[in-house]
Amino acid sequence: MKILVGLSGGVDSAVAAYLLKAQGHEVACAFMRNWDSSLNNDILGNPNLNNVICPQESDYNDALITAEALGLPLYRVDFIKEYWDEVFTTFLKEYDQGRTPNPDILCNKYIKFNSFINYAQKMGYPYVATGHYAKIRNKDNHFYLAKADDLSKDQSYFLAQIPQSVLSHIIFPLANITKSEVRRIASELNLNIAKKKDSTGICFIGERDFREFLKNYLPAKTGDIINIDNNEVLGQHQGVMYYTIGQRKGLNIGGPGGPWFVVGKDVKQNLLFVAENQENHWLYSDSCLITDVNWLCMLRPLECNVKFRYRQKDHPVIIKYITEDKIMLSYPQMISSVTPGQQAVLYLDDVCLGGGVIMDVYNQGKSLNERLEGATNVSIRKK
RNA sequence: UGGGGUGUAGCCAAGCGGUAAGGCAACAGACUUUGACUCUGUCAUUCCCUGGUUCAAGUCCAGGUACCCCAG
Repeated sequence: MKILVGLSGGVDSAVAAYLLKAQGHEVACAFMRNWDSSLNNDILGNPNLNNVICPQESDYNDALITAEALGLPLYRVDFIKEYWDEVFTTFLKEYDQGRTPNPDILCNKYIKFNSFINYAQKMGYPYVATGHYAKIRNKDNHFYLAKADDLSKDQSYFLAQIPQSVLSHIIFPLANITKSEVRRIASELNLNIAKKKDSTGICFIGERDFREFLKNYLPAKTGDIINIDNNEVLGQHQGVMYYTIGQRKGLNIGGPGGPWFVVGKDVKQNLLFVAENQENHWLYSDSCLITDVNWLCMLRPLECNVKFRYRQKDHPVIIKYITEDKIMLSYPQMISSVTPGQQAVLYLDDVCLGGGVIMDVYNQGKSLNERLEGATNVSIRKK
């Protein structure tokens, strides 16, 4: 088979490419460039501004060395404009509205498993492969997305929004092996990136002081931090969009009591609501509305498991179908910090059914905003 | 001005004559292809100041000083 492998300059995609070649496929590699710090005005909090070589280019060099070591051709393709238009614009719009988007899920949906697949087909490669830890299962010519064997690295969560139609064109060579085996293979091949640290942070942008990064695009706007239990002002925030539900760090609320966690925000009034201690009822919900559901198979169960964030354990939920792409999930056991803007991904055993955006969260029938408004109707007290 | 109380880290706060607990915050590291959570580590040679008693003082004594409360 002719396969184009997305080579990132990391170990995972390198070993993925090697495995496919070893299996006798006709393999070529492509390096995607999706972020340009200077083009995208990425200045504040950018640790690499003064570096001679930016991390994207250094990854490209690693990809070059890897491709050469494996004896594979390497293409280079830019999706900088696509990334900005389809991923980053929505990302910023969501933050601006006080929500917490998941850019990497959008990146997979629009870039890696759309633009990149189109590119591959144009180049004459009907199949693409990546170093994702996930599995494509073919049952009677129906293709399913499933969790990787290495559950501790499983990345199916990030793939829940990819078009169902592309599943039959994807190969995940790391589906059945563990991270440590990947590292072992890389060192046996003497690949220079065998010990390279796993990349974290927003894909293509990297690990950053997140608030400083956002300040490049969403200017700071200070306002009150309010204790939702008594409407007392506890401090000042730098802009509600810089914080997310369940966040503890960066609030700068010292003194008695605590720790404090973000439980909600009022974008219009520029208020950040916090509550004391992790068990606080304000953090919990018992149901949520999911929109933009992307289905990856025909299964529509009434109960399944859900992850509300990457690496979270599976939570059993009950599904109520509203429309084809809108569902209500309920979980009477209560779950903490289900965050609007993030992705809910549905699983039945290890099969990923699909996922959608958390639109709103509820507790005993009341939405988070209704609850917050009820609690803050009384006037806010200055300390 | 009289009477009472309190001054220990950025913030709360233990300590009661034997060599400065703990929490919050902050910072650093680990974990992690989002944002987070979590975990681990660091953070007062010094207790408002000055004297004194004592082998030994944050702790006792004297004076000063700052803040708080009640009187006026």
